[in-house]
Order: sequence, then C-alpha cells, then structure tokens
Amino acid sequence: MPELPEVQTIINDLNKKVVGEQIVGFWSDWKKNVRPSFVKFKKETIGAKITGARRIGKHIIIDLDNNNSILIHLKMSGHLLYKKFIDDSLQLTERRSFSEAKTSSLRAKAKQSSVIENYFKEKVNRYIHHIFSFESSSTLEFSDLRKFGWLGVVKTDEVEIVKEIKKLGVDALDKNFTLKSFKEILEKKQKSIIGTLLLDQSLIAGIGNIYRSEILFEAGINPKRKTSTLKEKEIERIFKQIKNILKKAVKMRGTSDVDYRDIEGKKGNFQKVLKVYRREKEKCLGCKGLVKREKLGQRSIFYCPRCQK
DNA sequence: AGTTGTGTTGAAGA
DNA sequence: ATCTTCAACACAAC
Repeated sequence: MPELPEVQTIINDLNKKVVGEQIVGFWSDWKKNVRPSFVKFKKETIGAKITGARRIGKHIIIDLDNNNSILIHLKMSGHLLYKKFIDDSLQLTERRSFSEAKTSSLRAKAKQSSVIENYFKEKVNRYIHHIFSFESSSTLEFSDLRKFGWLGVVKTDEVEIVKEIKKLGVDALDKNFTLKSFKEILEKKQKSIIGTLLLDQSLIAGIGNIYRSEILFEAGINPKRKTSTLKEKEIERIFKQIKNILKKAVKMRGTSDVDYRDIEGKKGNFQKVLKVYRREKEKCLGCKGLVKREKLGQRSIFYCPRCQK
C-alpha cells in the first residue's frame, strides 16, 4: 500500500513522536518475517533508544543509539501505529486474543465491552503482528493484514549493503534525482514502456501504482508509450510531475484510498484529489472522455486516452 | 461458492 | 539480460 508519500509521512511523524523512546519489549506472532530471527532481533533492539527515522525508497529505517538500525518494509498492507495511551482494560494479551478471535465467541465477548468494540472498529487494529513496547509504556505496533511486510535489524553502517536497499535506484525525491539522471535512465531503457519503468524500484525508488497513474495523467503521456518515442519536452513534463505529485502527496499526508493510515491511525488526504486512479469509467477531469483502466504487466493502470498521448 | 483483484516485490521460468 | 508469471497472504467484491 504505502508508496513514497505515505512512507515519508510515517517518517515525519516518527521523528516528531517516537524519538527518544527506549525499547523494553518486542512481541511477534509472525516471526518468519522478522530478520535475522526473532531472538536475534530482540537481542539487538531491546534496551536501545530511538534516535531518528529516515527513508530510502519505500523502506523505513529507524536508527537506534546502539549502532543498530531497524529496517521495515510495509509491502501491501502494513501499518505502523504509535499508541501513546493504552487503556488499562486493553492489555496487550487481551487485545491479541480478541484480534485472533475474529468470529468466535471470544469476539462476541469483545463486543460486550464498548472500549474493545470501538478499538476493533478500526480494521487496522485487527491484524497486529509485531509490537514494540517502550519504557514510557507507549507502543509501536505493526499491523499487516496480508503479512507480506517484514522487519529486521542491521548495523547502522551496513544499512546500505542490505540487498533490498543496495539494488534500489535513486530515490524519486532525492536531490540527486535530476532531469539529467532521468534522461540517462531513459537512455539506458529504450525498449521499456514508460508506465512500467516508473514502477521499477531498481531505476527510481518510491513510485507505486497510485502515483504512476497520477504522474502520467498530469504529464499528459499515455502510459503505454515506449520510452524511445518520448520527446525532450515530454520527458521534462514527466520529470516535473514526478517531483510535483510526490511532493504534493507528502504535503497532503498520502493517499488513504482503501486502508492507509498514519501512525495515529488517521487517514491521509490525497485520495480527495486523485484524477485518474480508481476512477475508471468516470468522467475525465481534463476533457469530456472517460477514464480507462487497463493492465500493464500484472498491474492496473488508469489513464485518459484523450488527454494522454 | 468460486473467481478475481488489491497500494509490493522476489524468485522462478521462458 | 529481460520479460512474464507466480507466490507470499487475507479479504472484499463480483
């Protein structure tokens, strides 16, 4: 789910709210996605204080004061939730058992308590698989319905050599990603389809399925164009919109089209200004035509065939 | 009730 | 190399 703007929003909030917290506990019920292992992860993180958070592409990096860093990828359905105040009636173990219960009698029992019922009304609280607890008694919880997300601990000075990070291309909002470097990437990838190229994290890191559609709409470029056919002016338009759309989406705290939430469980705002994403068969906002949905590779792409040439 | 799609990305196959 | 398909997983919508 989260693309660059959502991850950046999480990073900004972590830096505001979680820096200084000391980790005193870590719990997980999906240990196979904890690296290098649940036991080693605990050993390397417990007792340390959080010194800051940063981002590379869609990866979250939480730096600790013991020369270790926690790496997190939220993949499709991951969320980080920071909970300052945990109601006494909602102890961790209790929340866990209700969370696992889903439809059973335990769930029925959960409904008898209005606090717990409210808690589980937010879907994001029903799939918590990893929990950090802090000395202050607040928690950082990793909710992940589809369990694709992972987290791990590495030495801070070895973050860049983790294979997932190492193979990333330049970050889309990094100042080193310039029009010149964009042109060089296109030069090397003459045979690529522009809509597909924008998703390739090994070339440019951070753009996902929502923003590639929005970027190409704003640039007026048909997603199926081969990169070799793009004219100078068109390349400039795409580049400008990559920066423009991503920055605007960060300002608006990301897109909560379906289930993205910030670390307080609140929605972003960019879904209110989406122009083509998930608007198939609706009126194009630039002309009288209809927004089209097609498959590019395995993924849906949304565009206006009239506005995007 | 079975099929299809979902904001990600790695690995396997061609 | 490079592209396509599948798999990880759970759920909602058709």
